[in-house]
Amino acid sequence: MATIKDIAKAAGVSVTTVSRALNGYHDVNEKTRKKIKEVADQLNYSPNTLARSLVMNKTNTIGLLVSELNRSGVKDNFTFEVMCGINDCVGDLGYDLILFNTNPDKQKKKSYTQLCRERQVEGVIFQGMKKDDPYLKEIIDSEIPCVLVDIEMQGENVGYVTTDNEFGAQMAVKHLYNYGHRHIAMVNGHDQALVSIRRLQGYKKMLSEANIPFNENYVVDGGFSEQNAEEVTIQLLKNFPEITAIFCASDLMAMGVMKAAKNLGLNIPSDLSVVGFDDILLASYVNPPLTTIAQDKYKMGYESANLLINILNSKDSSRVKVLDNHLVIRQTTAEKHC
Amino acid sequence: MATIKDIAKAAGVSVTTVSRALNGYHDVNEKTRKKIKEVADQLNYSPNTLARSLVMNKTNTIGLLVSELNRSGVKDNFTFEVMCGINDCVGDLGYDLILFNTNPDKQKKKSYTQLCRERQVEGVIFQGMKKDDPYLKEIIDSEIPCVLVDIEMQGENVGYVTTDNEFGAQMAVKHLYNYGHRHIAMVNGHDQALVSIRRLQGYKKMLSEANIPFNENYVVDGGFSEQNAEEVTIQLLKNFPEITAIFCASDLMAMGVMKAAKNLGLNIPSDLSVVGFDDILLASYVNPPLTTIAQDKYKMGYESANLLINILNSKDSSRVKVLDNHLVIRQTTAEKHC
DNA sequence: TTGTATGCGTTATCAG
DNA sequence: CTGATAACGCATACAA
Repeated sequence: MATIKDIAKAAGVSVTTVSRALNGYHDVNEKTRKKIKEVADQLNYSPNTLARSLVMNKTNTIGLLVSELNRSGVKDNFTFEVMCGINDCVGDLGYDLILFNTNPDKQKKKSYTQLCRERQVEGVIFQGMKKDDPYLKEIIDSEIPCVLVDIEMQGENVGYVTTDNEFGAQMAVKHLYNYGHRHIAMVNGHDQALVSIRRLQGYKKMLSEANIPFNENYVVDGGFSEQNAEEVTIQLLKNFPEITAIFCASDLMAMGVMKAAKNLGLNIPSDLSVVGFDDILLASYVNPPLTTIAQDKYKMGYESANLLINILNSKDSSRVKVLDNHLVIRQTTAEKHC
Repeated sequence: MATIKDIAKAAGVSVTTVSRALNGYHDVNEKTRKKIKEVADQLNYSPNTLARSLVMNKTNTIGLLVSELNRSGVKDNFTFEVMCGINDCVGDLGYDLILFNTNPDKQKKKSYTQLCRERQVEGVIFQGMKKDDPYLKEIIDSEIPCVLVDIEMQGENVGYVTTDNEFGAQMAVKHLYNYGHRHIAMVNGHDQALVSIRRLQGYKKMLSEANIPFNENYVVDGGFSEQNAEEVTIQLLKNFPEITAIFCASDLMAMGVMKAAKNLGLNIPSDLSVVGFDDILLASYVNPPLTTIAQDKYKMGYESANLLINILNSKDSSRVKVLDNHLVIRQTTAEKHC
C-alpha cells in the first residue's frame, strides 16, 4: 500500500520528482531516478490507477456489455469466441475490460449513460444486443464511443462490425439451388435480430435471381432456439411436404431442423438438405456434419475492439467493418433425387 | 459530466449536503433532498465511482483472471459457462468484474500483486490456472482475497471451488467395471493440472477396490487436447490390444479417443467403451453420444464468486466448496462382449 | 439540519 | 533539474 508520498519521504525528494521519475520523464537526474526506483522496488510500490485516472481523466478501460451472459447463454460458444477476440485485442493495445452486469431489470433502474459514466469507461462494445433493447436508442445520442456487433448503426462515435449476412444467405441458397432444389424453405431467427432481416433478404434475393417465386409460407421463425426450430419445422414440413431443402439462420436451429426431420422419418440429406449459419463448434460434430455458412467469430471480436480503439484515438477510419463469410460443405446437403 | 459541485451550486447548498442527500442519509431535510434530486436529474448527474472508490478505499470490483481467454481457448465452452456463473453471482451481489488480460509474457513484467493493486480489485477469481503458473505461489502470500477454480489451495484469504474429481473418476471406472471390463485404460490430461492428479487417484482407487492390479502402461497423457489424445490412444491400443475400455479425464480427449477407435476400425461401444469427464455441450452431440461424468460448470462459477464475496465480508465460512458430479450414461459404454 | 475543511493518490502547472 | 501547490470528484469529521 505504499504511495508516492512514502517513496518521496524515504528517498528524500518531493512527490513531483517521484511521479516524474517513475513515469520516465527526461527532466530528472539519472542518479535521482535510480535512487527512487530502488526505493519504489523496496517498498513494493504499485501505482493506483484510480487516482491516476481521476486526475488524467483517462481510465484505459473499455466496457463490455453482453446480452445473456448468464445461465441461458451457454448454449453455444459464439459469444465466448467473440469475447476472446475482444480480450486479445484490448490486451494488445493496453486497455482493460470491465464486464458490465446488466439485465432488463437493471436497465430500468440505470440508463446506459449512467452505467458508462459511473465506471468512466472510454468506450463500449455491445454483443448479442437485440433491436428492441432499451439501451439501443441511447447509444447514438450519447457521446460515448461505441461499437456494436451485428447491429448496423453508425454515427460520429458509433460503429459496428458484422459479416456479410445477405451474401452469406445467398451462398447458402445458391448451394441448394445448384443441387437441384426448387422448394427451399427458411427457418429464420426473429424479427428483432438484424442478422435475421439481412439473411432473409439474401434468401429472397437468391430466389429472385433463380426465378423462383417467393412463398412467404416457406419462411418460419425459430427464435434462434433449437427446440423452437424443431417444433416449427415439424409443422412446416407437414404443411408443405414438397419442401426438399431448408436454409437456417443459425446452426443451433439447423440442429433443431435435423431433429424434426428425424422425427418425421426423413433422411438427411437424401430426403432433406439443410444449411446452417455460424459454423459453431457443434456443426462439425452433429450427425451428419452440418453444411453451413462460416463466420469468424474470434475475428469479429478482435475487429470490434480494434475499431473502437480507433474511434477513441479519433483515427478517421471507417466506422464499419464487414467481414467475409464462406460456405463450408459438409454432409447435410445433397443433390435432389428425382 | 456534472459533479456534485455543479449540483451544489445550482441548488444553492454545499457539496456535503448534496453528497448526503444523494446517498440517502437521514440527517437532511426532505425538502432539500427533493430539490437536490431534481437538480441532479436535470443535470443528468451520475456519480464518479473512481473518486468514490478512492476516498472510500472500496472499489466493488473483482478481478477475473482466465488462462487462455484467447484464440486457443475456444475449443469448448467450459470456461464460458464458469464465467457466466461468476458474472451472475457478482451481479446479484453488487460487484463488477474486471477482466485481467494476461499471458506468460505479461506475467514476467508484472507481478500478481502489482496487477491487482493497480486496479484496486477487492478480490480475484482464477480460472484455468495450471500448477506451474508463476502467479500461483504469490497468491498465498498476498493479502488479496482469492478463489481458485480447480486448484486446491487455501489460506486465510484463499479458497477454492472444485468438484469431487476423485469420486467422479471412481464412478466412471466402476461403471466400466460393472459392464465387465477388466482392462481399463486412462487417458489423462497432464501432471500440471490438479484435476488430472485427482482423477488418476480415483482411477487407481477403484481398480484397487476391484482387485485389478494397476498397470502404469495403461495410463497416458493427452494434454487435454483432442488431437493429442487421438495420437496417444492409437499407440496405446496398438501396444495393448487387450484394452476394452478407456476412461478419459475430459470429454474433449474422449472425442479424440473415439476418433482413434474409428481410425483403428474399432466400434464404439461394442469393441471399446469410453467414458469422458465434464459433460461439455458436445458430449451429447457426438456420435455415439458420450457417456461422461457431468459437472455443473455454471455452478462452479457462481459458487466461486459467492465464496470470494463471503471471504471479502469475512464471513467465517469455509474456504472450500466441493461440488457434486454425476455419471451420465449415454451410448459409448456397453457390456464387454465375450 | 447544514457548511467548512481535509484527505484519498496521482499528475500538472509553474516558479525557483 | 527540483519542489510547492492546486486539482480531479467525492466522502466525512467536526463545527456551527
